[in-house]
Amino acid sequence: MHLTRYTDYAIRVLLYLAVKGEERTTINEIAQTFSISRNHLMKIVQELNQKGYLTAIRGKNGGLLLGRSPETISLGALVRDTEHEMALVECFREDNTCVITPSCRLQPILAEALSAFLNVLDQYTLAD
Amino acid sequence: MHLTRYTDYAIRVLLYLAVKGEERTTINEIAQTFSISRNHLMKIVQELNQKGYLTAIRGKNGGLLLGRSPETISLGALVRDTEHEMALVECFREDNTCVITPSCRLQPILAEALSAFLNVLDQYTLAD
DNA sequence: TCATAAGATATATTTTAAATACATCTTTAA
DNA sequence: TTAAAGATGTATTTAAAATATATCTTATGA
Repeated sequence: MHLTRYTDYAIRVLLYLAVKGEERTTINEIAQTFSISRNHLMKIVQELNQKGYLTAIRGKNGGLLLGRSPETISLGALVRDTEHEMALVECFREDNTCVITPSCRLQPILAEALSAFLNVLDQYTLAD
Repeated sequence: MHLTRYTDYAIRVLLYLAVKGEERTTINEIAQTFSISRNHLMKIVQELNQKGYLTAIRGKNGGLLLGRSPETISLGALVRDTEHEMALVECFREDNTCVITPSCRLQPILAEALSAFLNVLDQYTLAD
């Protein structure tokens, strides 16, 4: 059980920007700092930009800034937004073929567990 | 975020055996019922056997039986036993290279969330 | 006692999702 | 008007998981 690096990196990017404050940071700088793929990072930054977590400024002397204050960015929301596949097991998916699903009580139990996981993350923000 | 099919199947196998009660069930039967790879299933059954979740009887008229009563098999323990990679993100791993780990408060927060997830599962058994 | 039906084990291959790479386009400040 | 930044789309690579193949062991019943 794990989160993708996509989500891991998304959290790191925002943490990095939070520490930098008003100073603009380039994607290159972040990629180098964490030794990760610039292009992969770029996709993450784009999604974070689209979802308002950060502001991307194009052109010379451009760069990235945190979109809102760290106290308002909950880890739970961030994980929900960046971890695209949250189907814990097959029976959560649209194309589920498990034959015991109708009589199986597993799905609500796992959903409750997942909810508990995210609820903990909801209690923390980037500022932590 | 998801559990592997390995874990999913492990749960299904034990559920199936629980329903069957004293009746011996073959690996072939389970593989066919769930339309999954017989060989993959065999590995799962072997681990479940080694860990005492079920009893495998070799030879003609052999088969599988639940190793202990369903009420004593907690879903939390089962997931911990069958989901081999529980490192949510890189900084949980031995070979972690994330440069902000020393000052980063993420790891304990995620650990708390994971713990909350498993605690919910600990409250349920196969009998549910 | 031996043929057969069951599980056990080891290795190899395939599949899939994630990650990375490559190429090209757009924006903007100096 | 050029260079430095981000944006976008596609292709390739990687790694983990899943599946397949092959062979071995055990046990029972004819």
